[in-house]
Amino acid sequence: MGRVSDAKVRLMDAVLELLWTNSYGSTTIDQICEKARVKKGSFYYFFQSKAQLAVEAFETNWQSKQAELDRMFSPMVSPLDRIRKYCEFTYKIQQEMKQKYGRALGCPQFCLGAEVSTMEGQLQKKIQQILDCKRRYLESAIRDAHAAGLIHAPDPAAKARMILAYYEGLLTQARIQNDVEVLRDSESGIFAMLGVKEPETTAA
Amino acid sequence: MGRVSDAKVRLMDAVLELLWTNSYGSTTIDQICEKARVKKGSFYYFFQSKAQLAVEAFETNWQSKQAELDRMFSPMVSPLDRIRKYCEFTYKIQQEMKQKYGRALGCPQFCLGAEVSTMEGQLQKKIQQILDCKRRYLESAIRDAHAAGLIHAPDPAAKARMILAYYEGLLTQARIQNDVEVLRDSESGIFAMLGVKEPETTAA
DNA sequence: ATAATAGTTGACCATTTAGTCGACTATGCT
DNA sequence: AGCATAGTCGACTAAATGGTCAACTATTAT
Repeated sequence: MGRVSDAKVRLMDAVLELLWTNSYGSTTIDQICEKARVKKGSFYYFFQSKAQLAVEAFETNWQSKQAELDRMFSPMVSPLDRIRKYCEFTYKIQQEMKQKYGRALGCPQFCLGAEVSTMEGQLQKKIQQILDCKRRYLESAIRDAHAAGLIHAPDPAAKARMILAYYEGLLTQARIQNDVEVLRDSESGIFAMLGVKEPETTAA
Repeated sequence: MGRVSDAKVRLMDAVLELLWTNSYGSTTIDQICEKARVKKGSFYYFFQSKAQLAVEAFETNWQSKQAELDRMFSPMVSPLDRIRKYCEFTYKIQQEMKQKYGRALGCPQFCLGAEVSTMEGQLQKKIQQILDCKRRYLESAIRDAHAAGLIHAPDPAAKARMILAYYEGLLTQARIQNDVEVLRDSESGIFAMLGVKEPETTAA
């Protein structure tokens, strides 16, 4: 019973957008409220702080993202195709964001993680957790690729860490240079790191 | 004539430390002044804003850093040894910072670059510039290694970009996970990316 | 219908923050 | 010595920011 509202999800949407297009430190509660068209009183009705809102927003966002990733990294898909699809997917998103905001934005978790990592709190934990999930998707694909004899990767966990470092680094470069095209070579870069034999001319 | 002072360098030292151990957004002018033991009036005597201080601080810091890098990347040193030395050097610094601050801090330029990149200003430009310099050190070493037949890298610029993405990604992972040991494999990772033949058991 | 409840609002307060200014002080130069 | 000048200081303002609250409103279950 009582009143119903979508103010909570509006706040979560707003904070995600602001954090991605700007930064944690430069995003104020007033800004979030304005973008969400919610008064500050309502903000504090739902959340205790900016940090807590960010945690819940990233958690909820990750839930839906995870569903997409589960599809993309399905064991029904050839291991290397999973990675290929993921690269294409990310590239497309970055292009869309560039289109929408005029800026390459990189990875929200990685950028935010770097920014808030020395603050020590729930937010940092949540971000570490999400990044670790991402690594596990990669790791599983690499393990399967190894098992299928497509690549030689006796330590899939290490390879996954290495590739994630490269990939997140590349995304961050794209953000810093405001240039999505940096990501053009991500697939071939990853495949080179995996030791995939042919560069595959993708069906001339 | 007139009074002399090292307040300006104290301010630059202070801001570098604060930006590295915290973030741009969470660092206030009051904080900088307190750490530098300088009153705000004096701050504005030397600098117009936090951003301008940061630009000058990074510029000055880069000058001295460049001298070190010139030695490390001297053409007198074997190309692959340059990279090896650089990895060791970075690892050592990260360890010292962890010792000193209790935190792995990663690369100040890369972290700050990711944070301020959407603000569009002098600071972002300066950081892009410094990161580009770093890439050129790598590129030159890779080109020399290729010429010496140590590796196969017909496009040293592309390889350098790729390796820098990986290396900065790794440093940022170290910061996010607060774990310097992430960098343990940086050398072997880079050498693998360069296609160096033997992993070299470094003198059993 | 109405009572209980979930959500909204705007006015308000305290603190932090950026930024200014004029008076002051120490130092090098002649 | 004493003047010009580089640098210091503290007190100040205005604005931004985080956070609170009591009164209000819409919905829903009975």
